[in-house]
Formats: sequence, structure tokens, C-alpha cells
Amino acid sequence: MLIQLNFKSGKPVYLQVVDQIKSAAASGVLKPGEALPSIRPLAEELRVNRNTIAKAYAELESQGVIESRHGKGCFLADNHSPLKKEIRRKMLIEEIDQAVVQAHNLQFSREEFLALVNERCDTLEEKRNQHRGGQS
Amino acid sequence: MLIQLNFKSGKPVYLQVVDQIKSAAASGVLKPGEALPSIRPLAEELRVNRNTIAKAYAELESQGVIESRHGKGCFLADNHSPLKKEIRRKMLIEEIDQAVVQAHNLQFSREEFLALVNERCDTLEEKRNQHRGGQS
DNA sequence: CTTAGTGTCATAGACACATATGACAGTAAG
DNA sequence: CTTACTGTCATATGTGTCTATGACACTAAG
Repeated sequence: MLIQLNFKSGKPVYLQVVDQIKSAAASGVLKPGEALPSIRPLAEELRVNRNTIAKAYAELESQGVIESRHGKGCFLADNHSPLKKEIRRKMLIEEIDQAVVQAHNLQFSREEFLALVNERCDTLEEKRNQHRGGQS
Repeated sequence: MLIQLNFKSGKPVYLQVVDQIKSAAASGVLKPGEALPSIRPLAEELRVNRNTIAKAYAELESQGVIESRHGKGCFLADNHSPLKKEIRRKMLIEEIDQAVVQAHNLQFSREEFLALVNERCDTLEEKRNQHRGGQS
């Protein structure tokens, strides 16, 4: 479980932690029931205040991604709270739009853009498979 | 010149404006010496405070991307040569990857994702055409 | 029991972001 | 000149982020 922070992006640290743990959960790097790094050690490793990590974990729990047990630790939930399709669709559209706008700003043609999207789907899929295989 | 804001990302609005104008400048969509949207109309269009846009433009000027002339407007600086394809490709890949990961996290199949990407390309293209038509 | 590790709660302060609003100065067209 | 646009500066307010710190409760191991 590796978390990489970018202090220059302007994106809040606790949200970066939330997103990366959600990605790790969805991609299989973290398995259901598995323990997450404890708040204080993780805060020390990332060199942020323990409240920042606690806030990230609280957010993750409110989203149903993890479960925290007092005195024991935080664990990945068994099933990621299934959001309704329409909600998930809107969340995804936000990300897609940013990529489409970026493609337009950088003067990529639609065909080039779609080809690149396909390529990245392949690349990231391979990455996930490597992670699954390396966990045995 | 289309700017797309994401208010839920956690990334400061003024930085989103900075990044997107820098992309447009780097790719050649904005040409050296060309006028940028005025602060107040752009703020109104994006539905943010004029100070937010002013802050973005001030940041761009401090980075040498644009020049602002009191009473006239803001203009793209002269020395901004278009970036090479490989650089632009990497910038685009960063955005694409975020969308691909999000699609996976939200449990969209590859086919659903690609269909949605196509849909958004259409939608945003129409939006741009409407903007161009409304400008004449 | 004690000890150490865990999550949780509360308080306070510093700073950044975004807002609302007013005012001033430069530019251009009438 | 006036008018309308432009960028700029200043002030104030509310919210969010991050930090620092102390305290408490739960769990497990000794």
C-alpha cells in the first residue's frame, strides 16, 4: 500500500488519500477485510498531521469504503457501497470531460484522442493484472 | 477558448483556470498576442467571483504566460512556442488515466466507458459550436 | 493489573480559497 | 467632455484545510 502525495497540485491532502485508497480498493491492491495502515504511522510516513489522515479515513468510512474498529484499526469493507448508476455516471462524466477538454486544448483530433484512450485502457488493465498476480 | 470547471474535485478554481489557459497557450489554440477573455465577463460565464479570475490571471502573468495591460485587457505573451507532440501527449495521458481509473473504480465496463467518452465528445463539441455561433 | 497500540473527540490557531463589495485608474469610442 | 469597458487595489466575511496538542475509550499482549 503505497500512497504518493502531490503538495503542488492544490488538491487537499486528505482527498488525495481518499482517492488513492479507493483506487487501490477497486483495483485489487487492497482486498476486502484487509487492514489499512494505522492513522498515526501513516501520518508520520507521509509527514502530515494525524488529523489529516483521520479525516481521510472518516470520509472513506462515510462512503462505505472502509470500516474502522475502535482499538483495532481500519479495514477495507467487504462490498463497496454500490452507488446508483445515474450517480456513478455523473461522477465519471466529470473526469471524462476534463480529458476531452484537455485533448481539445492540446489540439488532438478526436481519432487521436480515442486511440489514446484505448491505449491507456490496455496499459492500466495490464497494470492491474500485475498487481493481482504479485499479491500471492 | 473553452474552460471547464469541476467544483467537486477539490482543486482550487483559480488553478483550474491557470492550467487550462496554459494548456491552450502551449498547444497553440491561443496565439501569441491574442486577447484573453476579460476578467468580469469570464467570471460571470463561469459563475465565479471576479477576484477568482483576477487571481488566476495574476498567477499567469507572474509565470510569464500572459501580459495584462491596464484598461485594455490581458494578452498571451509572445514567447510561448507550441510544445512538442510528445510533451502534449504526456499531459493528455495524465487526464485520460484519471478518467480510466475512475471508470474502473465506479465499475463501468470498458464498453460502457468508451461509449460515454464518445458521447461526451459529441456533447462538448456541440457546446463549442454553440459558443462560436453566439460570438459572431 | 500495566503497557502499548488503536480509533475518536475536542480545542485552538494559521493560512488559503472564494465570496461580496466598493473604489480607483487607464483606454477607447461617442 | 461622458460613457463604457478594461485591470487593479483594498476591505471584510465565511468556509475549508492543515497543524498542534491534549484527552479519552477500546483492544490485545505481557
